[in-house]
Amino acid sequence: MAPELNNLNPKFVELFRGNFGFTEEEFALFLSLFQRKYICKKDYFLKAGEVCKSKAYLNTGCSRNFVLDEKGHERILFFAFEDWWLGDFDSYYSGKPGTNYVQMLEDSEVLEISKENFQKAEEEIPKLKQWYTSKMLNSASASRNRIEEMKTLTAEERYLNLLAKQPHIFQRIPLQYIASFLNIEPPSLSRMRNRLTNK
Amino acid sequence: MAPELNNLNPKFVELFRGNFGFTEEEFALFLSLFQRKYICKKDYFLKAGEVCKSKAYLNTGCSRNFVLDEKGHERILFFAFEDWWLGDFDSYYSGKPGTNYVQMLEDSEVLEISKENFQKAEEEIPKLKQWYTSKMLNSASASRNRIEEMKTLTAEERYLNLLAKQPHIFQRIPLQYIASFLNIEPPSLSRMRNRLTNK
DNA sequence: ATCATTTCTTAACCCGGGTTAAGTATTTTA
DNA sequence: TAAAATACTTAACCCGGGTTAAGAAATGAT
Repeated sequence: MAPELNNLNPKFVELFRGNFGFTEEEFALFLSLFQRKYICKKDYFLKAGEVCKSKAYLNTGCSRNFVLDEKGHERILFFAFEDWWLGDFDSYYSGKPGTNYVQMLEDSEVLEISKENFQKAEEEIPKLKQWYTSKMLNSASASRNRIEEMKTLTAEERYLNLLAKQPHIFQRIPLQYIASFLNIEPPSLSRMRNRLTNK
Repeated sequence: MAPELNNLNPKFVELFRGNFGFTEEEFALFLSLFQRKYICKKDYFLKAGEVCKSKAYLNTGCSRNFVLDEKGHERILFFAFEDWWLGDFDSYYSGKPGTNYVQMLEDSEVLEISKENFQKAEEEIPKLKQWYTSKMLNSASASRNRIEEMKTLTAEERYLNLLAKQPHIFQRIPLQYIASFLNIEPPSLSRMRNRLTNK
C-alpha cells in the first residue's frame, strides 16, 4: 500500500534526502505515511465544496486546478505536472470547504498523505518544517508575481510568455484549457494564434 | 528617534503585546529597533529598481502599491492604510531590485525597521517567528484569493464588492486610482458608475 | 477671492473579445 | 474501419472598454 522507492520520481527523493537532509530512516518513515493512488483522466482529486484533508505529490500525470465563476464558467488557475503537489491549500489550512476543483487531464499516479499523517511526520521529523516554510515563501511569491503578470500583461503577451517558458504545456494540454488559463475564450485564442502566424 | 508609546497605533501594541504575548521588556526592545519617519503625500517609500531593505508599519496615512506595464501605465496592486506594512516583500527576501512602487497618497507616518534590526529582533524574541509565519500564511492566502477574484469577477462586480466591503476607500482614494486597482481606465469607471446609478 | 492644479465626467471613435453556431479536424472507442 | 466523442477553427454580430481630447467640477495655494 505504502509507496516503494522504485517507480518514485527521483525529484521527490532528491528534495527530501538531498535538499532537506532527511536520514535514510526519516525518509523511510516519511514515505510510509503516504499512500499510492491512481486517478483516471477526467476524474477529480478534489472538488469545490469539499474539505481538503490531504496533500498529494503528483508522481506522473497532470491536472488542471480551476474555480467556477457565477455564470458557471470554469476558470483555470494553473496546471500541475509531475513533481507538483495537489490540493486546495486554503481549505487544507482552514479546514473549511474549498473553492477549487482539481481534475486530472491524464491518467495519473499520486502519493497522498493525510493531514494527520503529515502532522505525525512533522513531529517525528522537525526538518520538515523547513520544507513547509520554504514552500510557503515560494508559493506566496509566485502568487504575487502572478498577480503582477495579470495586471501588466495582455492575453497575447501571456500567451507568448507561456510559449517561450513552458512550451511543454502545449504538448499535453488542450488549447481550450490554455485559453481558460489565459482568461480568454477558445475562439479568441484561435484568432490570436492566427494573427501571430501571419507576421 | 525611536518611537514612543504615545502616538502609536493601539493595534500595533495589541498585536505584539496581546496576540503574540511579548513581555514588556521584549516589546520595549522591539520598539527601540524601529525608526519613526514622515513621508509627504506623493513621495515614495519605495521605487521599482530599488532593493527593499526594510519593512515599515503604517501608523497614519495611506499609500498605493503599483507596478508599471511595458507601456508605462501604472497598475495598482493594492492600497495600504493604517495598520498595514509597507514594502516589496519579494525584493526584501530575495535581496534583488524590486518591481513595486509604494507612493503615499496622504502625509504619512511610518515606523521603519531595517532588515538587520529585524533579524536582531528575531534572535532576541523567538516568538517573532510566529508572527512572521502567520503573516506569510495570510499573505499567501490573500494572494490566492485575489487571483481567484481576478479570474472570476468582472470589473463591475469587483467595484461593487469594493463598495460593499471597503467603502472607506472611496472616502480617501481618488477614483482614478480605484480604476487602476480594478484594472480599467477612469472613463470606463465613470461610465460604469453612471450605468449603475441609472438602475 | 482668485488662480492653478488636480480630479472627474462626457463624447466620439475604434477595436478586440465574448457569444453563438456551424463546420472541420483530430482522437478515441468499439 | 466506422462511428462517436472531443477538440479546434471560423464567421457574423454585438457590446464594452481603450483612447483621446475637451470641458466641468472640486480642491488647494497664494
